Amino acid sequence: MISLKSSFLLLHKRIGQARYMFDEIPHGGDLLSLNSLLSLHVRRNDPHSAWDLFHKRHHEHSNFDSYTFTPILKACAALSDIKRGQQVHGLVIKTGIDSETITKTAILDMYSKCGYFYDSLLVFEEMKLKDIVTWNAMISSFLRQGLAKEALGYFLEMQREGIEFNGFTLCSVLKACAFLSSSMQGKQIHALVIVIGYNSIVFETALVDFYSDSGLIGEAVKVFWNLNCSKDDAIYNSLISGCVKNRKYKEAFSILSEMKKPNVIALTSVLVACSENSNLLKGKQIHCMAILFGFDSDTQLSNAILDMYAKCGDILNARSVFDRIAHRNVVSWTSIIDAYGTQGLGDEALELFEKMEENCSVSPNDVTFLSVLSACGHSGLVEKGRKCFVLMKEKYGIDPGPEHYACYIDLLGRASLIEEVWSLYDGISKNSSKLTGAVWAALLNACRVSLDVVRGEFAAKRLFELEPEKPGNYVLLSNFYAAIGREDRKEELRILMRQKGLIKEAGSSWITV
DNA sequence: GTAGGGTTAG
Repeated sequence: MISLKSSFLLLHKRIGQARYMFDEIPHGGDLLSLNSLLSLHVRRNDPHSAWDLFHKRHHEHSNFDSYTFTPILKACAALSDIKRGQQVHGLVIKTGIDSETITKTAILDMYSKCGYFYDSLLVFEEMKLKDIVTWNAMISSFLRQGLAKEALGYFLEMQREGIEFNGFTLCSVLKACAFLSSSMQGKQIHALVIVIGYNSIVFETALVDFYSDSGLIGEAVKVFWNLNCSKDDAIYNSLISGCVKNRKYKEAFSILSEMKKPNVIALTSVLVACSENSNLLKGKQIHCMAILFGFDSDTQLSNAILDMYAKCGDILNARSVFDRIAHRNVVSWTSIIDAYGTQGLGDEALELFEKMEENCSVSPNDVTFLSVLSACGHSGLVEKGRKCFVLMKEKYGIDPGPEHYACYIDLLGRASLIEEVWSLYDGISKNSSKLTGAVWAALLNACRVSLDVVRGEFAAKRLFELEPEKPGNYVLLSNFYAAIGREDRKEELRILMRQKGLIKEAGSSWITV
């Protein structure tokens, strides 16, 4: 009777109803129906319900099998909840079924998706029977960790072990190629797939991504138009995002207009195009579309709309979008703080930062502090900037990166606090990884403001050792020479720039009036 | 159990 009921549950994919009936079954139903319902929740992208159900049954001392563990591990991965994931891992060991390849692969994948790369590798290394899915999951784990070289190494290793690769593997390999800028290898994968006649929309999307990320947008477009199956949202989105990344804004808009119905992701991507060339009119049109299609409750899209208004200088609309976001995340807060900061409205930026701190559900991150520091710099709020720099380390445990130092040096430099600048330098000079071009540039600029000739020349020397070809640095140095009255040096620099072909063309703007 | 599409700085 019960199993008949559980089959019925499976046939009926109406979760609410299924759950209701499940609760009515004496003793909570059998294992088969529990497992089915767990899978159903996970497939429906509802990991919370999956966990609630699992948790309830765990308290009732139910027995589980591998068909319980695989979906619940997937739910933990989706929630990125390592605590729950570890709990399940422990239970798997306790239950004594952890010898199975499928369950262990699910554990590996859970660790990876929760950001515990090393644990995923540990699980992998301890597995005796690895199949193609195990290898694929491990290769993905390397990529998630940014270890593209290792991902390719394991790809070769799996072939040495006699495991055939499949489409999943090739998608990961393409990602690794893009990451390593090895477009030759990626093209070889493309050729290989044409030869073996593998046809998959997911792989084609990975190809579009690969070509876009390799700067070969023309190839990405070719893949898109040569597709011999029907196009889905993801491949449209991938090409739109690729066009924007490659600054092909017109093309991005034209692909968007090809879509029967836009989606949140497509609109988010295309808004970046509006921000980057300050196309307020187009940006407003996209904002209208977002409202029209009922996407305006999406936080990520709203953040992009907010930022578009900010980048186009329309701070009032940026603020009104911010005020309407129901679930603001760290990006929402950072974007609005930055919007005020770049407009020179430092007090407003700081006021919002304080509000953010009062709002306990969202914590500032490293980017937030960059925006706050830069806002202080733009408005000459030295004391507030000092406080923030300390706050970042002491309250939030964020170790200042080179970008933060550059920003902070810039803030102090603008205020002519040159000795404070150099004592900050003394503090970080032991750690050469913190002395990036941006830091030397900020030091040089501070010396220009304070006419610190000797140390300025020292900073310039270091800057040009690190970044000899960056045109902006020549402008910086030229301004330094002008400030200290060395017009002769300035002229030498102009000649050098011309020799190097670094003279910029006359200023042009994409700004739409 | 493994693969594809989005937002903040510089």
